[in-house]
Amino acid sequence: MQLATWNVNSLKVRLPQVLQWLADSPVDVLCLQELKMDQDVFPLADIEAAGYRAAWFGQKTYNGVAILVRQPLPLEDVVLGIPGYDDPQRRVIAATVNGMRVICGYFVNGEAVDSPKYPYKLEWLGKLHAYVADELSSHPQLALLGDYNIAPEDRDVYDPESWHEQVLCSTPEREAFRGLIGLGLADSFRLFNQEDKQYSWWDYRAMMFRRNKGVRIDHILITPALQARASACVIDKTPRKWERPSDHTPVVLTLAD
Amino acid sequence: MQLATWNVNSLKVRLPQVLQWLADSPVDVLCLQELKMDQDVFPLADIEAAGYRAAWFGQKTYNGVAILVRQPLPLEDVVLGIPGYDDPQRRVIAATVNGMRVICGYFVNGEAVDSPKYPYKLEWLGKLHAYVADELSSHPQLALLGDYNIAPEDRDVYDPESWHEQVLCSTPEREAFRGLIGLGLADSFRLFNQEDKQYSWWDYRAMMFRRNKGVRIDHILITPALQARASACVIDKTPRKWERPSDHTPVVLTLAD
DNA sequence: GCGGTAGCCG
DNA sequence: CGGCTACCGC
Repeated sequence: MQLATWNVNSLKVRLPQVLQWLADSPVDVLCLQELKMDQDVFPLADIEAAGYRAAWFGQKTYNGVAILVRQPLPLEDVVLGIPGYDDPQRRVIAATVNGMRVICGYFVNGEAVDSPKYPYKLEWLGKLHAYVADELSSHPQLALLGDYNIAPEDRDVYDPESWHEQVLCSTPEREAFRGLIGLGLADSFRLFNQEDKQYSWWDYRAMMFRRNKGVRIDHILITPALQARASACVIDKTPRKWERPSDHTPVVLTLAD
Repeated sequence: MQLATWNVNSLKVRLPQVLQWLADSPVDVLCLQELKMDQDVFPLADIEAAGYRAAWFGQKTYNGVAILVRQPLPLEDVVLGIPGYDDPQRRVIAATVNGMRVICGYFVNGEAVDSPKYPYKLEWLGKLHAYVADELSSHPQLALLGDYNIAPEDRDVYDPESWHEQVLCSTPEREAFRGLIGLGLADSFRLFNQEDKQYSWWDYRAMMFRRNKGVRIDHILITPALQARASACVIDKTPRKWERPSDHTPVVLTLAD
């Protein structure tokens, strides 16, 4: 079984690429971020025609997340947003697939450590932590997938010096990431790969992809029960090479069964 | 020898189509309108690589005109704009090709008869008339090609009732067109074709091209000396059928020699 | 509809 | 750089 996460930066623009990628890589669960589309224009018919069910939490212009599951897998207990957190930004969706709780998140970017958006990011990370902790109490099999907008370690960025204490790399953000690890979750990519220069996002500008100057900010965190089943986690750079790509590329986790 | 006019609605977007069309239809002179690009970004290298010389009068966003001539024909005595008329809109360019004066014009649209742009259109038509009259005194071989934004007669529009006295068809505009004819010029298309439903522009909206609901507003007017050499004038609808077309299609005049 | 513009954003 | 929001023009 395979689970994946992909920030598509507009599902309207990227739908053909999502369908192509699913045809090439028929993962069982695909979490999408930055749909940038309203709830009522989600392209459900195309996704169903490709053999997937979907649950989504849409928002025009910004944010928006979705979970796609391959037929005939069930998609149950869908929850939109973080319960009890009245956030106008639609960044979280959760669902259960064959007893596994899947949480898809588009974490706050924060812009810069001195931006008003940065304290919102830290607040949001606190709310997410509490939500995940709560979900763990009832779901030993849980995966938290998404665009975390956090590079966990210096080896996850192309130039640690220039990124030092910048947004995505600041100590409070990394502590929030470690806090999720502290709940018993593991960064599944690092279970199988200790190399540096492994990125999931490259700025569109200045040929950053061609020069492989990126950051690893898209992650799949999994509970011990899933760690026991995990056999691989890879970053698939192929879609980033296509014409008119998203600035992110998919991360794919393989589980036994 | 062949002369053509084509409103390309952005040369940046349409350059591949212009080059394709010139490869398929290697006319000797091609007048372009609505370049919508600044003087210094004109794609001269691509046009020269296709075997053409060019003179152009560029403007960003709006207007902009060019004359392309096939090598090794000379492109001489280039004049930008209407001399003595200080118009910030770049709508006219003239050049001499083998003794033939070629004037390329992107006539004012006017928007609507009750628009402030309409009196500007009539003023502009007066300035152009005087300019052409002046050029005629020294150039017995003269062609005035371009997007006239005037449908000369009711048979040149798809629904004369709905177009009655609307912009493109109003009496003052048609009188201005007749005024040019009064200088001795002939509408070369009508020298060879008396049919109706012959259009050169179709609105992008409402499938107007598929339904052939257009207007004939792109013209090639020629002096008696050129009328004597003219053997055909046709509207080439092919480029309007291509992907991402201009809303106009080329008009092509064939002259003896 | 489909060109263009500008500013906002990551 | 390439999404988005808007607007303008034909």
